[in-house]
Amino acid sequence: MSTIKDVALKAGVSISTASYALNDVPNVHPKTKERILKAAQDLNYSPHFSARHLKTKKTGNIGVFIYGFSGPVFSDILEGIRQTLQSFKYNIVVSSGKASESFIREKQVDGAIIFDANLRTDLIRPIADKGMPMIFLDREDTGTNMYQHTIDNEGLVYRLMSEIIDSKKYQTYGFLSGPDDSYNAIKRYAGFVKALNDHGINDHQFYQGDFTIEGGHQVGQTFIAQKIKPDFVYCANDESAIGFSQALKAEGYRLPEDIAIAGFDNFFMTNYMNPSITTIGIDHIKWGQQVATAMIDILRGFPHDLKETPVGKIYWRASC
Amino acid sequence: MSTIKDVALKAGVSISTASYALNDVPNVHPKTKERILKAAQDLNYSPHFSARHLKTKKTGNIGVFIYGFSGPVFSDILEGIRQTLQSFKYNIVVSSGKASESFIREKQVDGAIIFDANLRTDLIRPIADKGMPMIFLDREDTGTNMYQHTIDNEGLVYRLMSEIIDSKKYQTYGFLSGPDDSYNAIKRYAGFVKALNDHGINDHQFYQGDFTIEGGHQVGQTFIAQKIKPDFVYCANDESAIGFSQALKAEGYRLPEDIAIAGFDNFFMTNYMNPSITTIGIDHIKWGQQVATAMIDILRGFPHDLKETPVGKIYWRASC
DNA sequence: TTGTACGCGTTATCAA
DNA sequence: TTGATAACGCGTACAA
Repeated sequence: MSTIKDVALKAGVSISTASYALNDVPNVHPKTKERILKAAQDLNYSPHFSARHLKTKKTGNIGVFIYGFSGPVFSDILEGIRQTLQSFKYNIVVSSGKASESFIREKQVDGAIIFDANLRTDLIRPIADKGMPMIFLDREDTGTNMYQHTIDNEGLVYRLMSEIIDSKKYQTYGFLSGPDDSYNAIKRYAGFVKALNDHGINDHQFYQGDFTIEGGHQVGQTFIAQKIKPDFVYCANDESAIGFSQALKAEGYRLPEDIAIAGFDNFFMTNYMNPSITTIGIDHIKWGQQVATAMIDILRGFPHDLKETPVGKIYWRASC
Repeated sequence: MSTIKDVALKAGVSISTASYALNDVPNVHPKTKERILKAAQDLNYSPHFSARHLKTKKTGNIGVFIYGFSGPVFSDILEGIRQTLQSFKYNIVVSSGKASESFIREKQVDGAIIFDANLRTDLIRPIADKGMPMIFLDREDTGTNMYQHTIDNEGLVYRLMSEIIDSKKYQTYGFLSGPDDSYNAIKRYAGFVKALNDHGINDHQFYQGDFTIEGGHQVGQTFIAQKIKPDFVYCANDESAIGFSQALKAEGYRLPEDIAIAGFDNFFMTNYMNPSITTIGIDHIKWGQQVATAMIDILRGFPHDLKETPVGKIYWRASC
């Protein structure tokens, strides 16, 4: 591959002059600059990332580290992040699993956006201390260069449950959770419990799911065998709700007459299901854009309080 | 951040000895090595990616470049790639949009897996020529260090359509396509047309979709107004099929009695729809694993013919 | 077994 | 306006 040396040679100038021209430093004679750019073009020159990084300490990359590539939520958040980063000439790097820690430790990214409970705060804190800004979407840990940008899980579920309870349509309540180390699952459960308590309901059922359709389906199947069957079950995400409802329907239960449900995410399929499923929607693309904007502000040294988070909305549908 | 220099200093050895120890070069006294590793540990040392890359010409990263983060297909392929790369100590880098070309041009990755028609072959060919292996999942371009690993779109659709036609249940046929520059859409259409021709059917309707639910929905709505309505429409992917069928059902059409359909991808929702949708399934996780394995073999200089591609399967359901 | 010295490709400092 | 040179952090040939 051609280097700046080749470009300089071909243009008949020194390496430093070539560098000036290529980086738009103003003190280069237009004629010279033109010659250099032409040479670069001819040689199909691109600066070597690592060499530049070694010198400038800047990568132009922002990493997004997630716990898995599946799910409608991540796709939209990623798309929002991508759009904003691209408009500011930053590159988006998405990774998952063990690779994520490498990227952070080896400083292949200027900043990290983290939505992966497996990426433990204590392991990456030293890197944040040394100057890499990190925005967490899934926890509230604080520290130098550590920021949070979370949605109001608790408040939104509280609002939905309060309206449900006020409607007095149901007697007993259940909660179908996600993985027990999931920030979203924990917060949504907190909102659920608080709503029940505030309305004088002291009892509820708890079901362990895993945020997947299959997991919801399994819970639905064991649900049938249990003696206490709530007539309203709040599912901590839509995929669980879909699996859960399918299992019940397969056993002849009618929704919402026998059992009513609601979910979280406004996954588009909730609108197409029968019955359509009541859910809480966040504009994930916008969330991604906000997070990316915050990261860019931080990297440029602008103040950013990260207070502006996406507003959620309840979508009342046929399932309750 | 601490460098190898700090480690050497702390351990009381020279930089090179520290480097030997950290890279498991055998000629270091065990006692010395121990001291060095301890120092590295204490200082929370990690080698600087770019410095190492500059020297070794290896990044340990493999890039996957896709045209968007949405869709069930990509998530599974990515997960498969991730699993395999991780087990071979490679890092997965996923990117999209303009950033993708940067990663390739600046050589931030050792190899590229490409599923993005926007990433034009002629722009990246020079980098392949210079030694970066590229595996295309969405085209058949050839050249130095360029490989293909595609699924049998054409053959699978041909098989499905042949069985449909042989069943003699339908009189007229339509094809709901994806974006017209999509490799998958083109190949699937070719299989569709060939099956019709081989069975003496010379006429069919063509509808332009975009592989999204919304796109399928729109086609469904305009479909209603047209005078020629095929009684079987093959949809080039499941998301189109879902949108299309929802639009028809909303207008009172019965599936499959009035209009029968089938799709491609075995997107899990096809099984939950009413009616459930006949489709063609590829094991996308396995596909990802095979692609990643091929890439690793290529990078290690092992022969790999990339002939082993995932086998597809037809899932006959209620929609036709 | 350990240390010295060099170069990877780039940018930045300084002098011309 | 341009050029020589040092430095970024690392790995390694070679010398000791």
